[in-house]
Formats: sequence, structure tokens, C-alpha cells
Amino acid sequence: MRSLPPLSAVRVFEAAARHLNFTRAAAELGMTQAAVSYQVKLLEERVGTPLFLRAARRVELTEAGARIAPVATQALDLLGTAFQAARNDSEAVLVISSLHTFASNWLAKRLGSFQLAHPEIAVRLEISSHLVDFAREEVDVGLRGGSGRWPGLVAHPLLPWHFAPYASPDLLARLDLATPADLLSAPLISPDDPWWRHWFAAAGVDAGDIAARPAVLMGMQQLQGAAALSGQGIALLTPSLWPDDIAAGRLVAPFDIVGREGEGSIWLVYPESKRGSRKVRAFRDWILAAIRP
Amino acid sequence: MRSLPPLSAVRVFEAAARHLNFTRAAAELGMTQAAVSYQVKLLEERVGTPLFLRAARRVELTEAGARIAPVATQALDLLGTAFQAARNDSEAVLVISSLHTFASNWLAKRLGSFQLAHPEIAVRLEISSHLVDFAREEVDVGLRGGSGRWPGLVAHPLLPWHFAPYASPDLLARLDLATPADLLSAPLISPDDPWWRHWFAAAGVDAGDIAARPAVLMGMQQLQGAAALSGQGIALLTPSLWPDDIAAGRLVAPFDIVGREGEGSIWLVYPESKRGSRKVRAFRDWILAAIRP
DNA sequence: ATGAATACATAAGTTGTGCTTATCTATTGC
DNA sequence: GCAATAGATAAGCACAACTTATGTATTCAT
Repeated sequence: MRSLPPLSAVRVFEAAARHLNFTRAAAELGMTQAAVSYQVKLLEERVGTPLFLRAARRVELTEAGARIAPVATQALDLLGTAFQAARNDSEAVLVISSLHTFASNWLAKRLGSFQLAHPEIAVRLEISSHLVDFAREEVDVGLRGGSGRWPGLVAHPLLPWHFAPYASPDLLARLDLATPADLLSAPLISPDDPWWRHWFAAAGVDAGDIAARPAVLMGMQQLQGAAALSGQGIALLTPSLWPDDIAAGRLVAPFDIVGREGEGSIWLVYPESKRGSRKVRAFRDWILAAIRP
Repeated sequence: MRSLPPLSAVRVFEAAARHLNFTRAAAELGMTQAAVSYQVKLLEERVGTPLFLRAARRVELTEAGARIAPVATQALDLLGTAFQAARNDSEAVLVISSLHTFASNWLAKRLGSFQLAHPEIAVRLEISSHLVDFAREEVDVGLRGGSGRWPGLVAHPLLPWHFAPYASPDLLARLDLATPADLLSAPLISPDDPWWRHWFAAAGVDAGDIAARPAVLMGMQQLQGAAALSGQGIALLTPSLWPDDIAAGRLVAPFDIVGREGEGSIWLVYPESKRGSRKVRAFRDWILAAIRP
């Protein structure tokens, strides 16, 4: 069992030993000379032997002090560099945990500009469907959907969490959909997705027990969008995540009705404790600017 | 300029990292689990990145934590062993600063028994005529004459600071001293010593301006005693310091009158701060027992 | 010599950190 | 499903660690 002296006193002693001058040590440590005198005395009492010889207007190390001083310097240097390195490292890599869809359809093609703007920050992008728990995973920022109310997290809204049915133009030509109700008999992708219910409600259609219909089941919008693009069915998609395919006409909305789930959005989130982190601030500033051109 | 994290937090973190368990770390450090949790959080905020991942009913180190932990252990070990060694060393050597006379005539022949009783304590005996300043010299205990009132020092009286004229029997036979006043014309050793004046006063003799008489001048009782032993004159000596020569009849007091200078004594002294030191306690106990058999 | 300047020690008073106690949450295991 | 265990959090308290003010001793300049 290790018995350590009061470490704050060690820190003060180390500075005093380096300067051989209490006043200058105090200046270095940002405290008063009286405080240095006090701490040194404390340490001497703890060690049981004087560490400094008090001469007139100067101090010098005793034998014991001279033996301890270099070790103290070495130990504190060790700690100083280790923690400095940790702090630097922690600012060197930005770990982003993102929704698959957002990562693929929005972030991927823009992330390059962030790295260009901040070449000193390496980015690791992790795709995950679950809500990352910042206490349990080494993640700096998250991109997720939801209400924006997560305790302990700072959340910035990015894109509205809208959704509407989209399909390939070929499929739509074949289906001949006149009213939203016609969708009930069309090949829906992931019909058990609760958002279909929301959308039908927004369209004024009684969907019945739509989830009971046999159909392809997909968990992620990314795959649903891909299926829709290849003409396999009608997918409920967030238009802001598919701007290119929509603009190019590869995905077409048969109706102009947009569903929304409460005030749901896609959010940038990070722990309140990371609010001060340089890399997190940099990413936040960049993404907020990028999303509202 | 080195920037260090709060060292008390580092100590807590190090223990927590070793145990990977806050509760056990708290037990080791003699504090509560809540305090460990608090300090770890503090350090994490300071470093800017989590050091532990909080899993269910256990913690594990993050990458940053894992990099820092071994360094912290190493640094604290370094400090621990250095200070432990200093403490041990400080208890290994006892430095005594003594009056010449007391060292030669009393201490020298008894010190062996102290070393026998405490073989783990090495003794360094320094002879000095000046009053040692414990703040400026690396001395543990002092043996000195005086009133016993020194601020900041603990003082134990050892021997009364008495003095009386002594001479060799040969010289006394030749001189034929009938009354104390006869001493005024006898060969006094160090007649300018102010104690002669005290002694003559005690003897009821008007010494006149005794210091004006030309004579051998010696500063230390040790030399005066040696001169008296060899028949060169009459010396004012402290009988308790010459017990052997007096018992053997090599030094004889022509009169039974003892002078004393106030409540003066020979004292054992040491700084109050050393009161708790094992070696100092050991020496004090030994010398007090040795002087009052 | 003498006064100014410098450096450390000490005393007294204030503040804030670092603790404890108490309680909550979550997980595990029987 | 209940007891036990581990960590987080909140509130409040106490003492340690400061600051300010002053004292003491020495050096240096004139």
C-alpha cells in the first residue's frame, strides 16, 4: 500500500525546488509567496524532515530535498505530458455516429468539405441504427432522429423529419394511382412502418390494418430508398435526404402530401460536457452552415 | 510551461483505473464512492474526454483512459517511493550537535549504549560552540547550555550548569590556599571568564577587576579542564562534566563553594516539528534515562 | 552607516473545493 | 420478483488552501 504525501504540496515543492525561490515559484503557480511557504512547511512536516535550508534571502535544498526534487520533477513531467497528449488526442479525432440514411445521402458527399476546412481533425464516421449512449461509447457527436429532447445532450435540429411516398417513375406509370387511397393496394415497401399510418392519416385515408399486409420488411430508409429506386415498390422517404434522386426524377412522389411525426427532426447531438470541445464546436458550426446554405 | 490536471483527481483516477471499480478505489483511498465518482468526472471534464466507459455495474477505461492510467501509476509510484525513502532516510541518521565539553566528558563514553539499543539509527555527532540554528543546519538535536528558553524548540534540562574551581592535587599542595580570596593571586585559567566573577561573588570575595590580569585565555571548558589536570592552573569547571577525574582525585576542588549562573543548565533541545520523529524520541528517552540513573 | 529593497515566515480571516450523507437508477443474480 | 450491487447525482458542510497584512532578516546602494 502506497502512502503518498499531499500532491498539491508536492507540486508546490517541485516548483520551489526548481526555482530555489519561493516567490518565483508562487508566480509560476499563480499563487502568493505565503501559500508556497505554507505548502512547503506542510510537506516538510509530512515527510518528517526539512526539505529546504532557510538561508538569508534565499533557500537551498537539504539533502532530503535534493534527493526528492528531481524525482518530483520527473513524475510531474510524466503526468503533464500524458495528460497533455490525451487532451491533444481527444481533439485530434472526431467520432460521428450517424443514421445510415443521413450518412449516405447527405453527410457522405459533404464531409470532405469539413475535412478540407479542418485538416487537423481526423473524422471517424460510424453508422448505427441505435441511439448512441455517450456514457458507454466513445462517440463525440451523434446524428439521429427524434424529438430533440434528450437529457444531458445538446441538440441542434438539422432537417425536418418529413416523409412522403416515393417510387420510380416506371412503377408509377404502371400503377396509375389516382388518389392516396389507391396506395393501399399498391406494393408498399415496409408497410409495417408506423409512419405509413401517419402518412395515411395526413392524407385523410383510413388505412385499416395496413401492417397486417404481407410485404417486404426493411428497417432502414437507406434500403427502402434503394428498393424504390429500382422499382420494387413505394417507399416512405424523407425528401430532404434524397434531393438528388428527386431532382433527377429517379424518385417521384405520386402525391403532394407530406407526413410529419410530431416535431420530429434529424438532430445533431452531443453531451453537454463536450460543448467546449474545439472539434465539436467546429463540426457543429460547419454542419449548421452547410445545412442552411 | 507545464499544465497539470488537479493532482488529487489524478490520484483518485489512478486508483479507480487500477481497480476498474469506483467503490473499491474509494475503500483504498479511505473515502466514499461518491467522492471517487466526483473526482473522476472532474478530471474527465478537465481533460476534455471521458476516461471511463460506464457499463452496467462496472466501468472500463476508454482509449484515453487506458493510455493515461499506466503513466499515472508510474508517476505516483515514483513519488511514493521517493518520499518513502526520504522519510526512512530521515529516520536513519541522527545528527547531534553538542557542546565540546559535554560531548567529550559525558556523551562520548555513553553514546555506544544508545547505538547498541538502537542499531537501526546511525549517529553523527557534531561539535560546535555556536548555538545551532535548526532552520539553517541539518541537525536533529542539540546539546547546549543556557536558560532553556528558546522559542520554537523543545528543551529538556540535563545537567545543572554549576561551576567551581578545580586544580590538580600537586598544584593545590604547592599553592596552600586557605580562603577563596587566596585564589585571586593564584594562577587562574581563563580569568576573564565572566563565571569567575559569579563564583567569587558566591564565595563572598570582592574580585576587583579580575579580568584585567594577564593569563591564559581559553574558550572552552574542555581545554581548561585539560590545563587544570596537567597542573597549569586553577580552572572553573562544571563538576558534573568531570566526574571521573574528580572521583579519581586528579581534579580537586579547594573549596566547597559552587557557583551557578541563574537557572542555567545543559539542555537537550530539538525543534517542535521533530517532536514526533522516532529517532529523536528514542534519543530523548535514552539520554534522560542515562542522565538520571 | 543608513535607508530601500528583497525574501521568507507567520497570523488571521475568507473561500471554495472536496468531501459525506442520502437518495436514485440500472443491472445482476437467486 | 426481490435483494444485492455498482455508479450517478444532489445538497450541504467542513476544513484545507488560499489571500492579505505584517514581521523579520539580510543585502545592497549611496
